[in-house]
Amino acid sequence: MTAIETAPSTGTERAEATAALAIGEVAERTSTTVDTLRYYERIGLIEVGRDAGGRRAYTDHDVRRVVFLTRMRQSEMPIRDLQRYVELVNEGPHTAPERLALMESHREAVRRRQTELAAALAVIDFKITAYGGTCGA
Amino acid sequence: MTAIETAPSTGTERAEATAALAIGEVAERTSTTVDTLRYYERIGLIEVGRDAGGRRAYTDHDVRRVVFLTRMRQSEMPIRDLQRYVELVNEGPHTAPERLALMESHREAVRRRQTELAAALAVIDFKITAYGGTCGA
DNA sequence: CCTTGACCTGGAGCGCGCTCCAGGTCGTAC
DNA sequence: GTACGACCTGGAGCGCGCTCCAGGTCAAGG
Repeated sequence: MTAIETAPSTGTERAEATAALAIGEVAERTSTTVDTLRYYERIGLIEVGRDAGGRRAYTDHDVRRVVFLTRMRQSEMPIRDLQRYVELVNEGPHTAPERLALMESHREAVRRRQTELAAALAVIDFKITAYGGTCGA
Repeated sequence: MTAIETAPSTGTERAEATAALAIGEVAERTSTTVDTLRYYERIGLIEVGRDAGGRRAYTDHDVRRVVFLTRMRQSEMPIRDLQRYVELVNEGPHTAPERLALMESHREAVRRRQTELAAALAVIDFKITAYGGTCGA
């Protein structure tokens, strides 16, 4: 139960597009859960086609989007922003500037986060090395 | 309304211990909110003394703990763990090993987080530089 | 004396991002 | 034929970490 045929494979498509994947497969490969994947679809972060039996069939493209989404989530981009971003993508190429702006602003957020983490790490390291315990400085 | 006198200041304490602070002051200095500070107290992350009027009077020591707490929160240490940590501190010096372990494990978590962020940042940078948009790779 | 504003308490409410559930359909394996 | 496991839908529930609210006290300023 690995791959699903979405469309009748003629056998000789150009540059084998690797058969579509079932939701379970995608969840496993992207370290998410089927629940999360269905949730992302529900809230419009991705649209996935169905096979003959009505089951989700993730194309390569879909999987790449899932990977993108999970990366953005891992870096704490709010789902709202991701929805906005996807909306812009759907609206066409003329929204590229706004998308770019969104990404740039997210980049800044990530950098700030990194700085915070570095600061916290310093405190943690101090606690660990100069170990007297307690919660003060 | 800046500083509060907690105990009758004899005028010549040793090495001026800086007067206790009101909750609003602490919130401002630590970039938190009074609500959060009260919440932390409620859930046992800190115990703060009161002045004659029944108001919280944060000592230097208390403020340092608040700083510590906020740093740990910024680095995503779960409140549960922070509660455990404080509990260990209260139990005395013999719990130092467990505290150390807690901190070490948190350090690892932070490092993992940093790695994730770096990976996400790479994706973001790619999106920004090679800008064609879309949500796939 | 009265107003104002910072503080107090106990408890309810909320936004986020999932996560779980009930009840049902498929399709292969025995 | 039937049992199983992976999938489907719509909707409810949940854990976290605050955040807000009502109703009240208190101290200083005009």
